[in-house]
Amino acid sequence: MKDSKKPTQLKLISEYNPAKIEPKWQKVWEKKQIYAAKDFGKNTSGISSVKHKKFYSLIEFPFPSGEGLHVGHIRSNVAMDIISRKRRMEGYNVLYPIGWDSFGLPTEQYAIKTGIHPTVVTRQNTKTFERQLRSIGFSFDWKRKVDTSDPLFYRWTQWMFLELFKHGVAYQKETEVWWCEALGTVLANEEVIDGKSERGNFPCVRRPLPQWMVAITRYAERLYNDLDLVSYPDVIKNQIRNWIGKSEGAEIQFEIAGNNKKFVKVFTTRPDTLFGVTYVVLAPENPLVSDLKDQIKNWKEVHDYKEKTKSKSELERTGTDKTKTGLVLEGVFATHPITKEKVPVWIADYVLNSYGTGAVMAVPSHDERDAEFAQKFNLPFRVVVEPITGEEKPNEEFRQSIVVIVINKKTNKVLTIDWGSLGGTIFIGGGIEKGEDVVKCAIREIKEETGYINIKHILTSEKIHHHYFAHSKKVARNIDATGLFFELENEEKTEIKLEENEKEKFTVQWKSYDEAETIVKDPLHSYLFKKFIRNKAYSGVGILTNSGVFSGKKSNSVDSAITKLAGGKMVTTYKLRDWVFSRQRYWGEPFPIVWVGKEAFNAASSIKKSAVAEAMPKEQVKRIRVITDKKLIDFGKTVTEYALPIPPQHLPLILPKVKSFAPKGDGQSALGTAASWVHIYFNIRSGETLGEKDFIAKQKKFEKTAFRNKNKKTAHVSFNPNDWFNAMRETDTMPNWAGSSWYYLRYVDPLNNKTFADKKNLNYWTPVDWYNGGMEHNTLHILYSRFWHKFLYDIGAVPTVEPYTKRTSHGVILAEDGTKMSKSVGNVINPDVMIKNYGADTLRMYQMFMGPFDQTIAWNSDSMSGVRRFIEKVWRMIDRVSVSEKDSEATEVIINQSIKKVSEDIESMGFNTAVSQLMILANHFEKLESISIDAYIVILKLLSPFAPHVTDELWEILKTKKLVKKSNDSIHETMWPDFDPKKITESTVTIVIQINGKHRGEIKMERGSDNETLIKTAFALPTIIEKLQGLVVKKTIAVKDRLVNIVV
RNA sequence: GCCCGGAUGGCGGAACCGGUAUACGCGCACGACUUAAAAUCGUGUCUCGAAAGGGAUGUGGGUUCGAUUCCCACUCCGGGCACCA
Repeated sequence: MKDSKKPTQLKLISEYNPAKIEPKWQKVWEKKQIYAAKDFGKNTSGISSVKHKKFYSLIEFPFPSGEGLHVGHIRSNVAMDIISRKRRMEGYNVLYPIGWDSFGLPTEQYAIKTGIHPTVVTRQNTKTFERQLRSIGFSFDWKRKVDTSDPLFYRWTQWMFLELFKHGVAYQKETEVWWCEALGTVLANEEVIDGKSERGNFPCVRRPLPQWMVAITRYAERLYNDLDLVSYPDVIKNQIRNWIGKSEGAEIQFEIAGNNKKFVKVFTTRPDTLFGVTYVVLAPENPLVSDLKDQIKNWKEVHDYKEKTKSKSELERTGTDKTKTGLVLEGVFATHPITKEKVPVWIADYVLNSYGTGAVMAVPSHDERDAEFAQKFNLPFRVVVEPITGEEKPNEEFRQSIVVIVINKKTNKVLTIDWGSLGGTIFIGGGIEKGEDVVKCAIREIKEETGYINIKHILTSEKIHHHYFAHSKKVARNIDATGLFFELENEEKTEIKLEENEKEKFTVQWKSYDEAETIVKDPLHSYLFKKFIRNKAYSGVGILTNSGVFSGKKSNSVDSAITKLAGGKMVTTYKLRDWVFSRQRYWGEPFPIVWVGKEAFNAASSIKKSAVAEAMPKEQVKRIRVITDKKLIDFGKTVTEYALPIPPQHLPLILPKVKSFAPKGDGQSALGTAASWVHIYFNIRSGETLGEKDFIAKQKKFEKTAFRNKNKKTAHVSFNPNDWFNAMRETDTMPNWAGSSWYYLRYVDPLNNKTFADKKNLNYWTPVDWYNGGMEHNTLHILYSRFWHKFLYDIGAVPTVEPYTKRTSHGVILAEDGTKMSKSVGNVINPDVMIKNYGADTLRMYQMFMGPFDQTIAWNSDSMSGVRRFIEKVWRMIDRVSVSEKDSEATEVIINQSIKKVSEDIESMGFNTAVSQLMILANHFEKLESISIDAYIVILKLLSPFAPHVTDELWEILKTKKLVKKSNDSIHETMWPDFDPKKITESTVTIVIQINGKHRGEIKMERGSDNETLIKTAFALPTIIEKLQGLVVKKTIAVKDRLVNIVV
């Protein structure tokens, strides 16, 4: 480097130069294959039958974008690399693989723009990615690299789809799907946010299209319940549960009056409120609405509303306006299944057709939404649940009482009484006297407590069962309270006559509604305020009333009984919808499916045993398609087509070459433009496909041969014209989620060409022990993948119920300005630059040190220098390593503490504190004149997962200096250090002396000294004696090995 | 609206099960080395105060000998879901 005139020092090592040592070690590791995972399941020849303990650590495989890696992408990789390296040092056989999730829109859009084939783009991008990832020194087993767009990989994705198809899990459905004009494709619900595409933020509309669907909802229950089997953080489990949206309730039918064949089937989570139903509401799309067309007197309006809903659904998510709209179906009534009362039937777009049964029973008194709707349309309320407020206490005294809310309409204020310490601010309340009715009682109480006499009674509430403690009387009470709502007519008052002891205990105040709402804390009073003033429905539990035989029962105890009486059944419903599995894109896995006419389908179905028959589902899969090819005479007509499988022996079905990768524009992908690929001949027995030319050639050849062989007995025909039919290939491709749903299975046996992975390998390696990835993938990707895995489990293809034993997530790294890194803003931190300036080891460590792993955090290049300094400190330290040095107690303690802390922190992903502990250890060593070889080895080993290059270099130096014996091993092949639990604490401890909890002195004591000794020593301390002068010691608390607190 | 999570120096953050708040790093200041600078090393660095001592972990209350930690209410920030019956 620089010329130095300094006298030559006796330097044992040169300057730290990561640019030199990092590539060197990367090459050594690759050559020696020290990170190669060993398939003991399959290849037992190597190390006999030793059942090696395995560890499968997984990161989400990257999408190789054209922009290359940015530092945020590798946070997860570094973390799992550290864990993987530690596991290896603990003796595990570790599988830490990498691959490319290479199908997807950005590559395709780049291809559309440039005309370069996505395969070529992908090859270029993966090359960059691989170079970048290698330069960071990850301990990936590169030999197991997978690539979802490689036919050798997607062959198995197609195979799995065939299984989904065969088992009836994949089906066709004409669905209103999100159509994105700008992208020319259908998007999954999850890919559309507020009516805009997740990728690109383009507007999307609803449009009906026949689609491949995957019945993930069949697995909803298991996806929900099996979360108990895995170790994901509660945050993630919560999110997943939330997404699946399980709710238990009842399905109850309301017969259409005068039409005993038609029913409104509703789903409710509150069957206990059945007697409170005053109307029912259907989703506008509910088929029953059209069914009842003849009966509906205002059909035109109803039809208009239906249409409006359809167009509204395009905007509904963007609109913040959620005021309820709806329309009564005139002439239609539904019969209450128990009371036989006839209730009106409405349609409203707040009822979703896709959830539950697409219809609700409305209980305005006990449901917020129903209340809002009923208020707007003036529909009746019927109270069937009497609320319970407060908490039940033992030995309650029963009373009947009232609560009165009086408002002044002129001032918009409400009358309150402040009882001060006796019970805070409440409304007017009191006990009912013998023979008194509630209204009279209320009038009396108002007069007694406030003097007002001209008041008008407006409303009376249901009974409320309230539990409270009467502080004035020192008794627990259980009261049946009735709420009364009054308006003040004028301010005229009489004199308040109070008993002596009641005077000046309270003050009467008029408060604004908002003020009253916050200061009235009593649950009974607050409930009545919400009811009378805010018109809130009571949706809690309580005592049933007006509910026939169920009256008087606790509302949450009768769900099944009431459902049974109504002839309904208890059901579980989920928010989760089936997975839209079609994409109208080029750059995805082609479906191994052809579409044929009825004749071909029937012919195929009639064959019992054949390749095609074996891959066929029990239920036929068909679609109705509009002919969109203008060249065809039947343009615009609809045809019914049937799906036939291309059996597994013909896989992979390779993506054909096309001229342009842009979607065809009519809803078909670019594949639709490859006419000779799309329109083919299909053998309904073998599943062979032939293009027109080939087919004709084959036909001719057959005719010739048949003619020649006409007179021979051996006329064996390999070509049966009856088996060949015109067919059209599926032009949709699979979504990006398909490959990523199962890629982790391929890593265990990536080169297998007989099956997606050998059973033995699966048995040995799966499930994944630890999977770390982005928060954004915790719902969708994890859900899809778990579903896919469970399906494979059901067909006996994988040995475990769940794919991932443990899942964790890292926080996003933001740019230095605290915003998201983006190429367009130009705030992207490129790892290549960081490696050049600081070295990969520093980059890795800084990523771990910068803050809590699971937290979003902004990049700060300045802070990186601290990490670099630390590495250099450890580097230079080797000069002071000595074989003769013996560790002091303090050094021993800090070493053992560090082993413990670093080991535990890696496990809990507390990487920032692990690094900080390494720094503490290095700072300690820095103060020593010489460092024992054992101590130095410990810091190198602890550091090695974080900074693998520099530690291997230093390890090699130790070897050349003959300070360590084994000469062939990399430090990464050595054993992880253990700590001695006896040596993690020093023999003396500092005891803090406090007076009234304030730090007033310290004493050094033998560890484990008993409390008595501690106190004695503390009181003997001169400063303490001085401070305690003239004070009386009330109490002394001693905590072993920690403190003495003297209370005065 | 509902469900999670969070708030600590100038900055990123640490603190076990309630027991010395501010570890570690950045930055800053001063010093050593140097003709000088960089690098490196050392010292200091919550705040008021000369000191004794007081005050600080978003705000207000509570429990406790003792609270960043537990409880209640509130404010703000982040994430997820969102007319889910």
